[in-house]
Amino acid sequence: MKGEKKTQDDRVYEHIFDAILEQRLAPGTKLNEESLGEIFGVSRTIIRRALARLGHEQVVVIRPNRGAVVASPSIEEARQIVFARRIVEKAVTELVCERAEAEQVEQLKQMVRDEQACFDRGDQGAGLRLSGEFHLRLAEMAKNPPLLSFQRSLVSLCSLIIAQYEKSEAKSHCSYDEHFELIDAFAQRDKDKAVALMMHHLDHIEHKLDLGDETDSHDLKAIFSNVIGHK
Amino acid sequence: MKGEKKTQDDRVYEHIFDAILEQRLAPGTKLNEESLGEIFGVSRTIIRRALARLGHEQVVVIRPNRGAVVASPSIEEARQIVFARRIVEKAVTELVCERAEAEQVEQLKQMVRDEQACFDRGDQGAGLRLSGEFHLRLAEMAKNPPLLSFQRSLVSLCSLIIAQYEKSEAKSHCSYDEHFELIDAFAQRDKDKAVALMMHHLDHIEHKLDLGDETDSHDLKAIFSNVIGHK
DNA sequence: ATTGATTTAATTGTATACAATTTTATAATC
DNA sequence: GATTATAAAATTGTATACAATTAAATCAAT
Repeated sequence: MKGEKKTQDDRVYEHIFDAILEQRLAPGTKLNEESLGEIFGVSRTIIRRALARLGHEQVVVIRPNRGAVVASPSIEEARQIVFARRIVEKAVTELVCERAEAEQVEQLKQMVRDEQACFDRGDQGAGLRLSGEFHLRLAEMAKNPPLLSFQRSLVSLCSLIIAQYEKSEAKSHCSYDEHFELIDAFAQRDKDKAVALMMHHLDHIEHKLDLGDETDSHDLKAIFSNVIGHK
Repeated sequence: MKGEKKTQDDRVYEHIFDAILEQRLAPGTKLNEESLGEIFGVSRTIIRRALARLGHEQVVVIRPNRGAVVASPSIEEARQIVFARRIVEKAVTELVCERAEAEQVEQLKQMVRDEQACFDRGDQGAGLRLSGEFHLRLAEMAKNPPLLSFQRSLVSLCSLIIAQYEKSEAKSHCSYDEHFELIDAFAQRDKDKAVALMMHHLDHIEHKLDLGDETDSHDLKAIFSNVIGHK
């Protein structure tokens, strides 16, 4: 849309960001600077900038002297991220109700139709990405750049959380029907209804997750708490 | 507190961040990479990383091929920033009410006493910084890293907004008394009272600003709207 | 076979060199 | 004198070289 020329590190950033939204990049994956440089045909300088940006969005964890890895939020962190997202989505939903124009509503509908088409044809990756982009588009429509920037971080982090904690039996379920309901509420400018729908939407996402117990997958004591004595 | 060793770009970042909180760096100031490199005794590589981080927090605007400048939010942007901050501060306030321990409350009181001492001795810069750090400390106490990261961005942006739009007659007024009241509400774990106080606190900050009209200082037509004919 | 120490390789951190671009200064034209 | 064109200087963008650090591989000892 905008006539801004993308810099090279933007390009790299977007590719990695998309790969995370599409769950092609699993949590914990090591992001080697030289390998990425070869893949994208640029020097480490550019890769480093892109990784630093992802690092600031907390989607990538930068460990000094030990390189970057795709974040793998703990259960505690996952709860904090979802909590933050509730706050942002509530504000965004209210703003969208106030501001949404007919043309934009139609554009949203088209996005969700595309999302539906992806899932129908079995392209889950693209479907997941469009689902995330739907929420980012809402934040754009809220016309609040700081909120949008924060939402970018939260949406990609949620994608990682889903990749890590989605219950196997919930994997087929998709969310585009709830997106359509939301759009109707926007069109009616029904703020209360839209916020309620959005909260339910996040509830559904959260309930598909296995955030039940506190077991940290690196806490050996907790993992082997079933081993009672020394026999 | 934590035993993490700071990297060089962290050091540069913090110095610039503090200078903005203390209003020693005015909105619009050009941030020349080589000059900063000489000042901090590091190469442009390090400076660039620090500027990129500030850029992601939107405190600094990075214009491709044209370098970095300290952000100078328009009135419209200022409104969006304050709006976002209300949302975050509300959530933070509620979390602090739930979580605040006696020891932390005492620590907060000490911070505000320090803030008061700065203003009393006429060190407005340090006072402003401590005022901002008070709000950052609250976000830390909320134990939600994504919210804290967002708050960092919003607090520094608000500092720039105040630097740009504070009414000259309001400059003497300080906010530490309201900080003390907030702390009392935290100690009583009175969520409703604390949120109300925080919103009033932000109201006061906002009312000290000259965000009255929409005049964009770069919109020449608006600026010279008083010139009627061609005479 | 496991553990521990030592060496080697791989990876990240930083400075610097050079290319691309923008800004400033100078000259030319009307 | 103001405006445009050209040249010089300054600044940013990117790649690369080398240093510092971490990860791995090898070997020795138990």
